[in-house]
Amino acid sequence: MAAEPTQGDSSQELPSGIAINSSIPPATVARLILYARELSRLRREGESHVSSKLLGQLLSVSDAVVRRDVNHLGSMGQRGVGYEIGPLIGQIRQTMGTNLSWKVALIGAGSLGNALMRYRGFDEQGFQLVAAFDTDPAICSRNIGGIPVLPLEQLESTIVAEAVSLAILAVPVDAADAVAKRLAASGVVGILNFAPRTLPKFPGVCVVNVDLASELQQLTFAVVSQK
Amino acid sequence: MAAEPTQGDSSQELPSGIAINSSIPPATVARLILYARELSRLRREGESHVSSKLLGQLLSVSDAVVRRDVNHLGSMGQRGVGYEIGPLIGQIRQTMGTNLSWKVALIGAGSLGNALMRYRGFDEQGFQLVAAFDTDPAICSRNIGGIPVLPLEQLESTIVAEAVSLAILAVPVDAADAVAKRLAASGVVGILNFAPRTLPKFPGVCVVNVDLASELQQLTFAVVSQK
DNA sequence: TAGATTGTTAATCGATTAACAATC
DNA sequence: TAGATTGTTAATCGATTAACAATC
Repeated sequence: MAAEPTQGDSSQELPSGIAINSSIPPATVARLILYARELSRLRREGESHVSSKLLGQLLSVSDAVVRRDVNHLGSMGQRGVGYEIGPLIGQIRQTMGTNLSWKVALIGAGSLGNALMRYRGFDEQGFQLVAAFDTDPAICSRNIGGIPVLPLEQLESTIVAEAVSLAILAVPVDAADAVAKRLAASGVVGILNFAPRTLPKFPGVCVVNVDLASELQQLTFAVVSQK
Repeated sequence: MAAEPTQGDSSQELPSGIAINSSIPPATVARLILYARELSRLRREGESHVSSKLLGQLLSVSDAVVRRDVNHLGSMGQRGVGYEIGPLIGQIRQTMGTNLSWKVALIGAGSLGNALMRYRGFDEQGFQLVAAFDTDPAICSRNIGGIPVLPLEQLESTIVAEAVSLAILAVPVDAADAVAKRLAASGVVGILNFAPRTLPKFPGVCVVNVDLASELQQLTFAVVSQK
């Protein structure tokens, strides 16, 4: 078993007495992540406070939704003033688990895998891409974007040795199930799945799907239905 | 103005008298797209019919949800028998607009853009990637995955000349707003946005966002909250 | 104090679930 | 006919909106 993400302070304890985690609605979770993104930008631009009204405008949601969402983190605002940006970001990160240091493996170093290895956004959010894996010997034992590409045979041993907890699955659709099974068996607790296919369920393993073709179809529906 | 997707029959007429489009819930739209994916697979495997129960199991939703979703397309099933796969796929595609032929431009031929150019999934769903654009002269006037990479200056003229209606935005975050504006002005009606940033709104232009770092954060939340 | 903005309530809206009559 | 499965209803659950008292 590998898995647990690590940090300076113990990962399961709650540093402050703030009401926590217990079932935040999925819609709220999705928005909180976007709030954090926008708040970081505001902070970079030198802002120290933000109101629910402004934050809502930046993301096209109502101010009431922002307040309600933020309240799931505990009471963070000051009436008449708004929210202090720094602590708010911190509280969102803690709730989302992004204050922890997650080690990530990438499976499949094809064109999509390649792009993901070079993608800076993961690093910026504190994710550590420690290794990539592929079946093609021609691309193994090379470094791409600073990340070593290893033969798929070394999947299990590397995950355990490096204490990898998350995996990005970017293999051809027909290989997805088998690889997911191996990941689950190795102790990975989360899979970001780019294969256009519903993976079987493994106990203790969360899956988030990203299907690029589906997204484009969502777009065409939005277009044809708007008129 | 470029834009309108084309097909044999006129795109706005409704070939059959089936109840149509008028406001299908977003949650249903997302699932219908996945149903179509799964149905195509079943058809490839030689199946001709499917029940709401089976389709639901394949996607981890209840049979009642499947029936309700499918009913938004009109009455497609036969009691005691189930749904005929072929017509059901056809009806979903028509409702989603994926029976039309959409021309797509890709803006940004960096690592992500590169991967998207090589990605086969778009083609398989009937999307036609006609050109990519980049500011870097070093990668322009080359073909990547069979798609010409052109200098960004030719964006507007190409969109109009080729009647491109959709765009995939894979440029650095700081360039996103400006490029989106040019896309909207050129008559593009939909943008699939990979830049981690909320784009300004342009009338008549739909946007679907894909933020890879956000997806990974969704995953960490799922992991930390499941225990 | 006066203006601004939160936290929270009650009302509305939308989506899911369970159940079952209709019917192939 | 008997078994299976749809289409649809009513009940429940969840999310959003509007409003406003609390309070900085």
